Amino acid sequence: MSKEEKTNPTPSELEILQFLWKHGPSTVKQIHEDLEQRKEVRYTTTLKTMQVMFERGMLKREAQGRKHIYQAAIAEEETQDVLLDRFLNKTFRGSALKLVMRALGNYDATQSDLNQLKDYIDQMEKTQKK
Amino acid sequence: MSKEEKTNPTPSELEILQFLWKHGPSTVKQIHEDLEQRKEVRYTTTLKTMQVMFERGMLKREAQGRKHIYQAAIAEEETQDVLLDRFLNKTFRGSALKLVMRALGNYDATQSDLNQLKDYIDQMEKTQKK
DNA sequence: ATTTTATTACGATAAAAATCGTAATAAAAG
DNA sequence: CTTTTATTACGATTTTTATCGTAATAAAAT
Repeated sequence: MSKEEKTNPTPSELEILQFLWKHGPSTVKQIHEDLEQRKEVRYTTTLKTMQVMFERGMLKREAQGRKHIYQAAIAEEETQDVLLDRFLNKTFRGSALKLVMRALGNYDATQSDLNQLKDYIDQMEKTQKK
Repeated sequence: MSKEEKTNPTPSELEILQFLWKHGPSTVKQIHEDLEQRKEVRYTTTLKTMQVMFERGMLKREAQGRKHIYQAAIAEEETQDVLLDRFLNKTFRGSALKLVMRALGNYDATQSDLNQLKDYIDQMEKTQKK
């Protein structure tokens, strides 16, 4: 399966990926128990979604007794990059600067955040000049 | 209709909104001619989508002879904010700083971009301190 | 006045995503 | 060994989104 397809999770799929990225290899049960807290959904729904994701190559799995232990087949960073690119183009017409400033403005960054960011910018400038 | 629903455009709907935000009040034909360049789609599909959006209160319209002149019922900024918030939570687990740094890193910002950004940060710091 | 064209209205279908129930069965408990 | 429980498999259904064709008709062109 192509990378483009792998990194095109639906909203429901992304929720599952988020859990796996955060907690590492997990069973359907573990994931379901997490989802359940946030929305009403049956076990078999979660299971089915994960089975489909497995078939599509989005998840890997390994049998442990009867159970399956699932893990994400794609890295969080890679997926974020693809989704970010898509989001940027669709929602901010490709202007990264606009997106960045809006994100900063909307979520009152702490001083520490701002410092980190300034360091990051300094570094970019240094690298760029060479 | 609730704001949450109004600002929940599907991908196809967002394309139409983008055009309207950029070009102002427009006819179905104008929008369709733009979409057509980027994807294969029939006129009636565009029309239908816009009719649905109108019914949902996402677009306003006004008759001009037989034609309808459509415009977005929601502001671009407002929609962007809602979508950004959703995206940030779903994809970056709510960390605006991570999103910002990734966006900067991925789309080699020009020196002018970086300057603008630094000014913006300075301003934030000033405002914050008071 | 008649024909052609542009435009909307409407319903139907298709495609994608999400949800669920039932059955099969291995593992665990008794 | 028998019963209960946990888990997967599978197919079906529902919901949402996207797409399209046909018909009606006003406006424009002839």
